[in-house]
Amino acid sequence: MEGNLKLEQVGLISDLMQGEELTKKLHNLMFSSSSSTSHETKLVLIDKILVSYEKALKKLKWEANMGEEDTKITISKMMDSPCSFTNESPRGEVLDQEIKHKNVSKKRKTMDSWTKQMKVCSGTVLDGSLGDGYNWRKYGQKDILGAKFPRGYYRCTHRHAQGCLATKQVQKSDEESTYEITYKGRHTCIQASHAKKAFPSKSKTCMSENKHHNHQKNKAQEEKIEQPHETTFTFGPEFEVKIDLETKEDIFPSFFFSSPSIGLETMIENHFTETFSPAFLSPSTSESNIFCLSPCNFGSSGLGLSVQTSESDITDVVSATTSVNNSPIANLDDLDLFFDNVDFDTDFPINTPEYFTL
DNA sequence: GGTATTTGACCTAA
DNA sequence: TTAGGTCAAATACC
Repeated sequence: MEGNLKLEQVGLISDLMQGEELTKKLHNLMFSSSSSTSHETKLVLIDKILVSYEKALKKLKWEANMGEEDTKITISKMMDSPCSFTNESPRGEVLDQEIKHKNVSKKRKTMDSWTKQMKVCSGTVLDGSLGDGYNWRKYGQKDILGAKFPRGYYRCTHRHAQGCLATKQVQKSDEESTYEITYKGRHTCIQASHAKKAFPSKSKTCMSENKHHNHQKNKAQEEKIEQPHETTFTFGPEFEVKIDLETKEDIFPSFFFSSPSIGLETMIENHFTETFSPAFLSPSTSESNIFCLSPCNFGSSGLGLSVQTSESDITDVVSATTSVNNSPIANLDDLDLFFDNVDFDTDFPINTPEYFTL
């Protein structure tokens, strides 16, 4: 048994080292002066990297099922991480049980939580209700040791009415335009306004703006994940995928489009990490990790990426994601709202900042 | 008057 | 013991 474990560990290290090596190769290709390297070559390298990590993760998963109890818990957290590259169901029942166990633990650090960082345009303020379509009530604020700004504590407005235990913490980072938002727990409430807030129409936006007298609440926001511990895959000069390696519950890798004119990053962030998360994408469901936007789906036309995302493509992915979701509000009605607001056949609203105005 | 926010006190995990 | 998280009374806002 122990011998087998060591063999597995050797293989694991080998796979990880291979992944590292391939990543270095890719990095060199990306930044070498030679422009002869084809896009396909880079994609092949990326595929190899993903395969290496997938193999490593499978081995970890095997160890998790065979190992000691503590090991299982540790691994279950790892498998719950978005850094899982596997497209298959990444966790078995045992691991799910471990996660449930984790969630009921009274220990703070084992709470079901996931973090995202948001970069906000100048003047934008994230209050309790803005940003993710849920209604939040602030219940506390605390000065955090070493942090320049206090941390705000929010809980779901429907905590008492519907017993929703979702909370979030908003920490403004030292870098003034960045907020780190940590979600804890999942929404069990039904928020009628959720989808519309997540995809506000312009008229809705205006109504919202009129409602809030505080000028700070009336500004557009732009999101950008800047995870502190992340793997970044760069698919050319304008396209990066950043995957948080530390935050155990973050749902999706972030897709970065460096072109300043493109708001697609915001689009994806808003629509896939906010509309469908955190409640829709239950972090404890294995399929949450399935969501993969292959770079191939973003048909590249030179430097200018055109979004080839078809409704059917996304429907397939999202339906797979939500079909096993435990969240009571994970229903296709929200997806309908999503698609109602996105015209995939005509202009993708990447150049309409108002679309993202909250 | 109802609802949301602020803030000091209290609780508890580490 | 301490820092992070929550409670709840006071206050503000609509």
